[in-house]
Order: sequence, then structure tokens, then C-alpha cells
Amino acid sequence: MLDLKLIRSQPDLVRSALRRRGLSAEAALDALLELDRTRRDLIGEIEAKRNLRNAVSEEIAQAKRQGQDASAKIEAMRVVGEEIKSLEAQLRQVEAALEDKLLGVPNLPAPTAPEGGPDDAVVLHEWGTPREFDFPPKDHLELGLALDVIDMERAAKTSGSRFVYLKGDLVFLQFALVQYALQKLASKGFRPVVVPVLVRDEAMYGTGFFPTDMQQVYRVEADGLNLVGTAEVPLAALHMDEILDEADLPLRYVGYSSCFRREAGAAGKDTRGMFRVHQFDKVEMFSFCAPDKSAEEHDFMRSIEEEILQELELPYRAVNIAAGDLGASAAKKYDLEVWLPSQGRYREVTSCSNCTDYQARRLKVRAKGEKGSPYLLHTLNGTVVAIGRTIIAIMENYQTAEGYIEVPAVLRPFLPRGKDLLGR
RNA sequence: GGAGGGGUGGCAGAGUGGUUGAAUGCACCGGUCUUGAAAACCGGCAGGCCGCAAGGUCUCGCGGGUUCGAAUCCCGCCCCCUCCGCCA
Repeated sequence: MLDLKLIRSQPDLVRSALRRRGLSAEAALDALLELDRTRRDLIGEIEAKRNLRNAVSEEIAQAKRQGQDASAKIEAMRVVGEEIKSLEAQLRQVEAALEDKLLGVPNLPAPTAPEGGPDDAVVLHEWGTPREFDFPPKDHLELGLALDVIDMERAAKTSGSRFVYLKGDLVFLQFALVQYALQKLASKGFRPVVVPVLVRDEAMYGTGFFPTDMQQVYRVEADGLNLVGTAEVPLAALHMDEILDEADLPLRYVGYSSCFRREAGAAGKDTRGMFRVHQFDKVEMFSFCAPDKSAEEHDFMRSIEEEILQELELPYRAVNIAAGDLGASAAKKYDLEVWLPSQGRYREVTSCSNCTDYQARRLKVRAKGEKGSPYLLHTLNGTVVAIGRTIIAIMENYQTAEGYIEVPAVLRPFLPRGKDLLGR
């Protein structure tokens, strides 16, 4: 959520920033400003009347204590009370409308987010060299089927398309990745958390997934809960409505969870294999930090993501996502894209966003120092390991001529002893 | 799921219709005293909104309602606790 005061005081700045997202927000902003004006007028009127009522009520109390008659004042205040009630009803309507509009406005892109849309991400750098194969490389599905470690046909029977059974050695690989990632992040000061994956609407609105991305979310209607698409949601909501101690910043967490996405609108996209599925597991990092430190924190998080891909020895490139391709909450986003031999191109494996104060304002996450008043924090989230996609990358990049999968050296300590070749 | 109890400031805990945004204690911050510390004493100590400001206004889980006036009464929701049931 944007700061209403900013919209009020610098509407043109907001307008042009939103235009960088490819939104013509003219109408919405005009409506917003109009509602804001009405709201403040109403508040002025209401408070004046409440002030009168409070003062006269005090006089009534005095009079009653002294056994005097106060019926004229009571009658007058009955009328004032009704006026207040009617104005309050108007105010509620105006505020609901304002809230509704405001919730739909995305964050302002950072000046350092490139111009353009989905195709305009700027490549920051590449790392590693795609492997030269002396045999025709297979894709992860072909490898997985042959080894009977990926089973999507039976998953379709059980759950429908875009679900997967991981079996055998891939399960060991999954938990090796998780364990490796958690230990690395813990050593960098991120506190491990296993999060709830069903959350209330508040958490979805608070993180900015509602209302914009509602169609992406599985909803459990009977209980009014939502399955999260990322641990970012419960991690961000962890300190909802809290005022944190400035001395504890930055507050860093690493969460592990299953993630659920409906992938509505992705029909026909990435249909082969488990690149895009409805359910996957992910290790996610999250940071609450001081507003003046978030750019630095963002780069720090990206450096962790890069360190992991480098240790896994997976060729990748880092991109800076263009303003028009940012999620609603993000002001700036870096993606790391890993090389997939079967596709001959780089594909997204991690994503790291600086949401500035957009989520914090909705969730009311603030901090306070020894002196001064509370202020909104900045929130950042980043993928540590998207298990499914990382498994794909390992399978394809580490495949042998016989169709087995070599285990990246850094993961070996986390797999059963001696298991250096998966599938055999 | 059933029955009962409860949600007040960082914590504990008063308060059942009229200066109670809230006693008291603890914690915390500043000061006096002290060689230093402790103790004692004095002072401070939750936020939101409107406003240039002065100030006003709102908030005692959340949202409605009754009333001239609600932390206190009524309704709905959320959460916590105890017992029973169920259960990985």
C-alpha cells in the first residue's frame, strides 16, 4: 500500500512512477484524491461534533451530580448524536472505498528498476559456462522417468495435471538441498522457521497478493483460509501489528514450506515435466530492515542466492527485472536464471524482491528506537532454494551418459553415505 | 465438535454506565544521592487519525448496536485457557 500522504502531496510523481509499470492509473488516482478530500472533510465535521458532545456530556454529569435538571442538554445531544452517527456512516463508506482503491495500487518501482516489461529485464552478469555434452543430453522428465524418480502420470490420476510424485533418490536430493540451504542461511544469521501454509485473508492482503493475484491462490472456503504460494506470506505476517526494537534489525528469517499455486493463466506454458507445478517446496529468506538499509540488504540477499548456485556449480545469469514486470509489492526485483541444457536457455530459479514499506504499511510492521516515534520497516524476500526447479537444474546439468545424476560435491555430506550417483 | 472460563498499556493486574487513555506493582529511560553500584527519592514511559500549529479526536481483542455519555450493557466475529469427544 502506498502512503496516502505521498499521493496527496506529489500526485505527479506517483502517476509517472505507476506509468513505468505500464499502468495508466489516472482515473484511480483522481478517484483516490477525491475520496481522500471527502474523508478529511468528514473527519473534521465529526470531530467538531464529538468535541461538543464530550464537553456537554461532562456538563450533564456535573448537573446530575448536583441534582439539577439536564433534560434540555440531553435532548440537544441526542440530536448531535444522531448527526454524528449519520456522518460516521458516510465516513465508513468513504473509507471502505478509499481502502478498496488503495489496496489495488501496486508499489512504486525503484528508480534503479529498468524501463519496460517482461522482455526488458537487464542482464547484470553471467556466471559459469554451460557444459559441453559428448552425448545428447536428456531433459529432466526423460531422465526421471527412466530412473523412476519422477512420476507425473500417477500424480495426474491422484491430483490432476501439474502435480508430481518425487521418488527414491530425488527425495534424498530434496532434503539434502533443504538441509544445505538451512545450514548456510542459519550461519548468516537467518533464523529458521517452519511456517503455517494456510493463512487468513489478512495475511494475503498484507503481503499484497490480494486483491491483485487472487486467481493464483487456492482457497479453503469452509474455513476462510488460503494456501500460500510462498513462505513469504507467513514470514511477512509474523510481525504483523508489532513495533519491533530497532536494535534487533535487521531481523532475518529463513522459512521452509510447501507452496501452492493455481497457475491460472499459465495454460499451455511449461507443460512438460515439473518446471511449473501446483505444489512445490521452497526454502525462502525474509528480512525486516531499516528503510535506509533495504537496498544494501537486497544486494546481500542476491549475493546469498548467487553463492548457492556457484557452490552447486550451476551456470546462471542474474537479471534486474523491469518495472513493468514487477509483482504488486515489489519496488525492485532480481531473478537468477539457471542454465537448462534441454531448453538451451536460462530459466528462473530464484527471485529476490525489495518491497520497501509497501507490505509493512499494510501489515503495520514498525520499529522504534530509544527515542523518536515508530516508523515503517522495509521488507525483502528471496528464494533460497526452489527445490523442484533446482532439482531439474541439477538433473539436467549433472546427467551422465548412462542417464544417472551426479551429486554436486557440496551436497554430498547431506545425502546417504556413498550416494554420489543418483538413480543407480 | 460439545460445555465452561477469559481477552485492559512491555509484563502483572485494578476497574461493571459519567474527568479512567485508564489505579497499583514490576520492567525500562532520565535525574538527585553515592568513590562506583545497590537502595531510596523525583520525573518520564502505548499508538492511530485530523491539523502549519495550538489543539482536537479515536483506540481497554475486532466490528456493529443501546445511551446525552460505554473498558463497563446487548449482538456478531476472532483468539486463548480448562474439561469432554476425536486424532497425526
